Amino acid sequence: MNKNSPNRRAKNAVRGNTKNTRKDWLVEAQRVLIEEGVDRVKVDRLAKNLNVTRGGFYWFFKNRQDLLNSLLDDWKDSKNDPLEHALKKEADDPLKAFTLYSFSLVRERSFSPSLDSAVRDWARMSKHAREAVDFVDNRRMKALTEIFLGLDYDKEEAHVRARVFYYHQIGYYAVNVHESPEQRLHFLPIYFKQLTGFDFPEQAFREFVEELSK
Amino acid sequence: MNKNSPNRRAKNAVRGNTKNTRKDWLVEAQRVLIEEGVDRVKVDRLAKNLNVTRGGFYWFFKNRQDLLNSLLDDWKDSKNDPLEHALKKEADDPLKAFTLYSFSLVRERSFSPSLDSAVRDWARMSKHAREAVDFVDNRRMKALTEIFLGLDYDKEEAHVRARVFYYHQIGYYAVNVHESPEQRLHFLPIYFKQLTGFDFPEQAFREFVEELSK
DNA sequence: ATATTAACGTACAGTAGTGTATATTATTCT
DNA sequence: AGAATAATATACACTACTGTACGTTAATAT
Repeated sequence: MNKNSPNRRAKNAVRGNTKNTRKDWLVEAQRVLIEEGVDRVKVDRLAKNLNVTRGGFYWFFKNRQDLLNSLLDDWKDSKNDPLEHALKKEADDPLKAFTLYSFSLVRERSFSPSLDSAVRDWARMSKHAREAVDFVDNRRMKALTEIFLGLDYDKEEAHVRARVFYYHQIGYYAVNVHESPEQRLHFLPIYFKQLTGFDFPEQAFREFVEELSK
Repeated sequence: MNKNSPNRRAKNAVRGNTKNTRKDWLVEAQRVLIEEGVDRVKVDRLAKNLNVTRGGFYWFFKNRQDLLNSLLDDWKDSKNDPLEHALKKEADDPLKAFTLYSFSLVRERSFSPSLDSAVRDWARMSKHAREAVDFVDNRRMKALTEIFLGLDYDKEEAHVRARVFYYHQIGYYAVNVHESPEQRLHFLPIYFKQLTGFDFPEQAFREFVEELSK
């Protein structure tokens, strides 16, 4: 069932000569941002991909910059940062929070490392993007440092471990790694031990797998 | 003394109506690549920056793509990878090689993390760049794994430690970190211990500092 | 039925960039 | 001095993209 089918129109009760929503433009723009970079996010190309002319674009957005700003806000406001989620859910057990976070990273659902990387690239050229990325990085780094403090590391070692952990994660997605989920799962306990200094809690991990793989 | 001064012309014995060399174009292109990204490396803009018209460009390069290919080859063939250098110089003592490498990274001379990052960004959109980056990454990863094997880690732990080390390094430069050289030096022993599992060899490090800071 | 509305299409004027062809210039070589 | 050379300047035709103005369409609401 195509998104242009009458069915969808009736259901959503959109009126007018509607072929795309504002969200359709944003989704397509995000796809191009991820796959080709911000400099290839062009109004006329998006229009072509969406099988319309540019006419509608300027109904939804003031101009191209307005679209880019919206893309950035969507990324920044995203509520599905797996780190924040893990910290909230396992607030009283830092090791469990870590385990859940590791699982989210390996699982790679409900968050998009490729979008993260694309925005990071964008930030090299745009002040606006730079500020958004720095904001998110600082938030995450603070959260990670808190976890390590919760694991009773002293201030300086918590500082270093948080950085090693986070930069390692960023670097992993910056490098073009080819690993199967099996490989990642196999090495996970060794990474965990290396990065946290604690043995990998197999039991807790298996519980998360069962709980979240449904 | 400006590069257009008669002095330089006489010395280098260039003939013809010469204002720029091929290298001038490449240097300027690399600057823009680093500061603004590959998509801003435009022939007419480079010409403007070099105070000439585009006329000369097509004397040195077949077209824009030819320039980009040259930029990539220069980066890939660069002989000053500090990791390779450290491995060669301290081939029989892996811990010393590591120490020298750490020093090079903190020192940040004779290699350009910002160029590395720029090429990495570029690789997200260009197959050609992607291959160059993958080639270099694999070479470095192999070298790092060798070091950890030399430190008597078993195969799997060497594999993981090499990756944590390298991804951490890449991530560090991908994130917009603001650290003074003093801060970096202060935390270096803690990072070293975390990443290698060995105590930081202050003595060997101080020797490198003295030897290479002249 | 028809008015409203949300979005789309079309036409236009403009900017930025590419690449080609050819003339022009400043320097060195003989 | 004059020829050869190396690079530059100039002019042109072309493509990609932006943003504005305004007319058109197809659905919903009354």
